[in-house]
Amino acid sequence: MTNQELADLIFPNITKTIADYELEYPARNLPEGAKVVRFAPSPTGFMHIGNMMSATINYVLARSSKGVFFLRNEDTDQARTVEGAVDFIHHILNYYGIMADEYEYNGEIIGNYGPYIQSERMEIYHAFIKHLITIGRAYPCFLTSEELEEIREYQAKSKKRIGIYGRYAKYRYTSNEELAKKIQNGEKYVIRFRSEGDFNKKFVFEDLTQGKIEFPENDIDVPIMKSENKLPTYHFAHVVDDHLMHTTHVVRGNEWMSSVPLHYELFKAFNFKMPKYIHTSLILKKDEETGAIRKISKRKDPEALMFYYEEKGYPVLAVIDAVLTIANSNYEEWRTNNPDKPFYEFPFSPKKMSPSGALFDLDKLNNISKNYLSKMSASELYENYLAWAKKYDSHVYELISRYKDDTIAFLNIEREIKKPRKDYENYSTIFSKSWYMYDEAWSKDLTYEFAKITAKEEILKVMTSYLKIYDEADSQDIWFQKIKELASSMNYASDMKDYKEHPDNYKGDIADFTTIMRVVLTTLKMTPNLYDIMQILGKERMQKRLEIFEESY
RNA sequence: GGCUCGUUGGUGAAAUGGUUAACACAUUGCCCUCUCAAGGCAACAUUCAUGGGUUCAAAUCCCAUACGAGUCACCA
Repeated sequence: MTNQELADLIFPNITKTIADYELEYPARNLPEGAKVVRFAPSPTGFMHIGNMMSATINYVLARSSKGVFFLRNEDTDQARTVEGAVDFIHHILNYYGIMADEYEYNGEIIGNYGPYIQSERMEIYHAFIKHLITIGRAYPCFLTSEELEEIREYQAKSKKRIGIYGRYAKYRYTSNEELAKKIQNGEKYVIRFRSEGDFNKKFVFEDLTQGKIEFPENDIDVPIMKSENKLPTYHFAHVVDDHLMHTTHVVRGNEWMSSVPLHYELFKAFNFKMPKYIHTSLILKKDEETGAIRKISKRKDPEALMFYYEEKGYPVLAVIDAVLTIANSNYEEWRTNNPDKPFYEFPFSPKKMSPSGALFDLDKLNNISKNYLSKMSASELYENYLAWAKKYDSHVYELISRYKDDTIAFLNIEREIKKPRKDYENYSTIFSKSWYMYDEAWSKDLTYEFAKITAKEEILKVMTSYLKIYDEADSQDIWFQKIKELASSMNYASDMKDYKEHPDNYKGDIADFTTIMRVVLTTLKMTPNLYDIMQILGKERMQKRLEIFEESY
């Protein structure tokens, strides 16, 4: 029985050949140096920060080279597929502005190299597997999971390399007739690749990030098609898809590094050109309990999942910057030198990517984010804050919609200056630093953070005297001049030098005096500029807050 | 255990054989100041996991050791 006959027995309905597919997927017509890249997640979990890094790098690579970025859904593991994962991927790519040029979503295919969902490419894979069987580079294998387990145990016990290779690959030596008989009997089988590699021989592989690496050749007969659903395994689908879709650069996690010898042999078996590889380093995390360095975990680390940044309200570009800073440490320098350029113009260099994993630093993200938020205009910040609140905090949304002008005015305090305030690292922290501006947020159980002066009587005296002279029309200079005068008249030092020399002559200094006003008006001893706050509140509400103080303190 | 990679400060890191080991974040101190934020100025690795070697010269090259990571599925 010939290989061809065996192949026909296994795939009787596959009539297209590899050559047919080569014609269907012609070379892409792109300018010199254009990179064709892909983001190829499997929908078995929600997109995490590592995926995000990979997607962003792909996007940058494609944009900066005038190439193509496509999205491929690797859903060959149907048992582990998670509901909603695909939607979330599309949402995140759109949200961060790194959407692919070619993709397939909701039944619609954008691009000429699809389908972009692997489960829809079954016939293609089968044609390629059929070819491999025909040329003697693949065969059906009937090893049961019990037998596999036995082999593994034996190998482990006798300290041999684990895997189906050499004499352990029982069915690679079985005649086609016998194989055919088993198939006709309805026995379960996988298709395995027939490796011709020699573990004792080395080959040198050049990874764009990791550099030259020497590997032993692959000699394992890996499964390329599963028995149950007849779908290909990752390794096989990678070779077929990235060949037909003309991928030039594969960006993938470092965990794939050790599969390179296999992929190398697979590409060789078809005589296909291997794409270039950029194996990105892992994102690690220091475990807070044990102090150990480990791979960032979706379960333990909320910041691992991309939900986190959106819920917290980090600006999109801040997250992108943080991710690219991990990817290429010179990104930061480039960013400071090119503050207005879009991130995708950054000349990403795989070589500059650290080969070892990096700890994801939330402090750094916070810093980047604070800078972004401080550079927005008050109304721009307000719009973003509002959009965030609409989705994640209905209480805040209600308040800031109702008090739009006050909110913008508050956000504008010390903003339109050369070095604006950097109060907020994300939208979700704004309210905790501005709640006191909203009358509705003043509950019955207020905590007044008075400092030096705590006597109610004195506080009332100060406030009533002050409200008598307060004039909304005053400029900040006049406003402060008046405060100083009043303070002096009530025996608070307006001259700090004199206060330092003779502290006992005074009830307190000017700071103690303004603290009284600040705390009565906001309950807090630390707030942005008091003049601006008073301007926003207006005299009437100031009066009201004094009454609240009188009742509740 | 096999294979592969890595190890520079609290964090991300630069430096690719040659003066005091960049820079950013974080931290701390001082200054400014109505508080805070911001800003300004400082401080923070006598040393690049450890040991040996090559060299006039090593964080940089070589070897060994230790530690860490990834991988070894009909998961991707």
